[in-house]
Amino acid sequence: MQQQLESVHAGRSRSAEPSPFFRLGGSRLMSESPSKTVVGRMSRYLRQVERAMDDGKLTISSRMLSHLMEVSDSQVRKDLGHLTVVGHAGIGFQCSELIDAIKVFLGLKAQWPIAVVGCGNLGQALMGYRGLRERGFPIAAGFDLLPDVINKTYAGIEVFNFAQFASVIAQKNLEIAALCVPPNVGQETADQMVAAGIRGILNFAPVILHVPQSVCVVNVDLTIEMEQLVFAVVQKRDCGL
Amino acid sequence: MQQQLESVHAGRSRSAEPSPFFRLGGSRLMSESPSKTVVGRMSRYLRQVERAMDDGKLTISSRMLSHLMEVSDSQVRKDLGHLTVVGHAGIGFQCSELIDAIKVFLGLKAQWPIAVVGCGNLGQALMGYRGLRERGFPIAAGFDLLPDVINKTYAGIEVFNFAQFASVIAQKNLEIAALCVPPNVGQETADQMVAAGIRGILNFAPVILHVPQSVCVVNVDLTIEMEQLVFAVVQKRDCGL
DNA sequence: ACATGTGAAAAAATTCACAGCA
DNA sequence: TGCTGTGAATTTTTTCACATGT
Repeated sequence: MQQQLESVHAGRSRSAEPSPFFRLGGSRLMSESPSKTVVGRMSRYLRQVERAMDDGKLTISSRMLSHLMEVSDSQVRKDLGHLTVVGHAGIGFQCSELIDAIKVFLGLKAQWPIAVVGCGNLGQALMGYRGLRERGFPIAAGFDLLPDVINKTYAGIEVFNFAQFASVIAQKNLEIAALCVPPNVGQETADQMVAAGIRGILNFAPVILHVPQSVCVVNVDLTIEMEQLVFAVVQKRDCGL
Repeated sequence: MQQQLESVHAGRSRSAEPSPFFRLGGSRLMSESPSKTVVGRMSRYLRQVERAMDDGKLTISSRMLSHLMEVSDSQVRKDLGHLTVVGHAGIGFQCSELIDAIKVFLGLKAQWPIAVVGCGNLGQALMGYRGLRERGFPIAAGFDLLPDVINKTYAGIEVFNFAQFASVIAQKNLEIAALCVPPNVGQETADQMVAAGIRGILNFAPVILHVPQSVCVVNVDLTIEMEQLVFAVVQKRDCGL
């Protein structure tokens, strides 16, 4: 829901400059790079299309997708415009093609094995969660500092000493990791992970991580989600619902 | 990450109307109701201000907050304009006042005990997660259908037969719940929860729930977050970083 | 000097509306 | 008729710029 970003602020902007003279004729693909909101919806489209396909559908239209989710049909078409598929007028999109294109878009044609750093409650729950493996994110290794979890296995996943982090991820070729350590050691742990070559961190520790530009962070914080929920509940109550 | 919403669209806007002559009168509070993005940032401000206070700071400025997070200082000021506090020119905001105002805004002055429905891997992890209790969301009860978990306790939390859901939440006065059941029974379980009077659902099941307008849903899906991360990683790699 | 609060400008995201195709 | 793809309009969100206050 947020990421490392530069902080440049170097005066970009200016320019009423209408940009290049010729915007080109019927540009095939949508030039502008997709925003985070688009990427977020893309994942959800993927699930819906997969589900539709499981239900036996061979094609799906933007209208159908918009009914399955909370977006307008024109939004769906705009979003899918970032993909390499084309829809068929009067028909819609071929489910299989669409799934494939979204996977390509998101970078999901390959498996992304992950490391779990911190094997307490949450780390263990992640290791036991089938959903990750099923969607192409098998957990390849756990790491911890406590002797009583090191060398154990959870759901068949081995827990290594965090001291071996660099060598294990190099050997297993891991690029992304879930950070599940207590907040007070979040930053320093992240630093070590980055030094070891990790490229992406799913951060469950309730701290804002500072990482180099080359590393991506996605934060997951349950208590924030809970607070969003509470706000929505209270607001509805206030509206008399 | 999404919610039931109205569809009103009652035409506000219009008005190139340069508005009244005298803008003065310094309207105290910001009229328009806060959008979801604002609410999301509010939770994060809360954490930062709490942290600053723990670090001994008595006041905090929009500039300081903007450095701690990924927002501009004017954004911070606009956001905090939704609150009932006023900042002090030249100084900033009183941390304690600000924390209080954000809590009022978000509805966090009271505790929000929650029910956990589905006590498998994830449900158990939630019950064992201290962070929720610490932020005012103690887990008051678990529910499941399987005899081998019913009547057990996890981290001191009792697991009831889901058949008793309505009576237990009425007795314990629970309004919100975390839904941690397998996707195939997600909707039907939600239906029963709604019928029992639940007002908000933190949905961990990877399905889109259909609920009445009066009920709020916030979805949490780890695999979607993972996909966002992968996209970001691939994109950075493509940019040569 | 440092900050807030806020109109007005700019940018981004979303929706509209319709041409064009099967 | 049913649907895509896309400019243009609209709405929402963010940033700018500055008057005001301490």
